[in-house]
Amino acid sequence: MTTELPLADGPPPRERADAARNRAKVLAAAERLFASGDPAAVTMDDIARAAGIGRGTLYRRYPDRASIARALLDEHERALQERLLRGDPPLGPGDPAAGTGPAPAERLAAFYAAMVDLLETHVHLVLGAETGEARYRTGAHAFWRLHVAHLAREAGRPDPEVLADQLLAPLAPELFRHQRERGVTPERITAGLTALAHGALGQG
Amino acid sequence: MTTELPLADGPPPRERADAARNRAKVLAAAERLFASGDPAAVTMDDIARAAGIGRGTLYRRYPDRASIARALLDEHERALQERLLRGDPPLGPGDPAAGTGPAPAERLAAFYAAMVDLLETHVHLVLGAETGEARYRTGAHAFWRLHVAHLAREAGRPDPEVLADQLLAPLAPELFRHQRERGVTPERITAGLTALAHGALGQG
DNA sequence: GAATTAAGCGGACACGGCGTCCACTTGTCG
DNA sequence: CGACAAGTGGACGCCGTGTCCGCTTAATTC
Repeated sequence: MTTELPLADGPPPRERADAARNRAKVLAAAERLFASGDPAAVTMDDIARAAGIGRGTLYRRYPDRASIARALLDEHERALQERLLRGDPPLGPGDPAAGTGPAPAERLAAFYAAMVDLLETHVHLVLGAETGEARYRTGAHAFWRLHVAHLAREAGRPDPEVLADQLLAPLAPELFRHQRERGVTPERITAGLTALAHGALGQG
Repeated sequence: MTTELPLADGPPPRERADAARNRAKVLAAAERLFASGDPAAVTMDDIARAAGIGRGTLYRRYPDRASIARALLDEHERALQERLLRGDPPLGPGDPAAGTGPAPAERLAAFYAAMVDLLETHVHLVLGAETGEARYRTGAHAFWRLHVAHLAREAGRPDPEVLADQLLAPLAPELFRHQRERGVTPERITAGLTALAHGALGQG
């Protein structure tokens, strides 16, 4: 076997103009398709046709539908992660030195509210990305779990990791979509989750 | 249009012997296939071949994989439903006249424990049946939701229906399977759910 | 601005699962 | 034993997936 890693990898090879153009077309078309109708029913053919490119070209960059949805979703999720780490209380941790941060239950409730906002705007993308068990293997989910487990530990709960998984479950995109379709408003969902947050992590 | 419902439907037409034999073969083969490996990966072809019958025969009785899994799962779910309605406390309601039934939080915890038992034995069937959003449209789920909403109402919680959906979410079969694969024991899962039950419906 | 090169492109192809259809077989009943 | 309906099973068409390979075109060099 010949080792192929001398002299580092050099500068990242620039993306060609036509490739960039096609990438943009794909993302725009996919966003549109996911938003209208059942995201799980969108096929790679659909996206290629809507973007006006060939199947081969589409597969060159994106191996499957989920990777396209993730590309569209990533920036939104990153923004929320940033606010969790460094944003204002009660979403963020508050002043670390003063020791006067918000209670864990408050922070969990704020996180719930932010996630409901995100779902309300982008459920179709979350459903277009990993669904079912695969969802638990994404980087984003690992982050949410870490965050909630941290809050549970702060609240003195035993086995924070297991509790974190269970507290994240009500945010499943399939449940959210089902509730919204049954006419439940985001406000009622958030209210229920707020109660849950205080019940689970409050000093009850 | 000719109305076709005079004189009731008469006696239910007996099932032919060969049909009954094939049904049994199908159920046995499906049970085996679901148990070994990924239930979602089992195809109708697989089942027909394992049962030693033709595709057409299989489709005659079962329109899809989910209906087969449900046929296998139904009796177990019915048994639990029966215990919820008329079993001993804390799973059942206790003596209705005496007014000394178990607290809602206790009953929810008992329900959680029973569901974990059921999942531990039959996750593969639940995953073989409806998964994702379709799960929320099953009769079984409607029953669980009714039960939990009833408990939430007894506990004086606002918007019991919404809270019920959220309290059922941690029982999602995909989550259960994922936790078990990560090495989490049923005991830890039940413990976390018990804490959740008391937090959400206890007199916090 | 022509020549060179490799990245990008896209249609054709094979594969596999789904669901249906229909000619044949077999159990059941008179 | 004969008639008939219920049951059977394999072949067929459809659709989505993912790959492969000859052609096109953007970028680079002189």
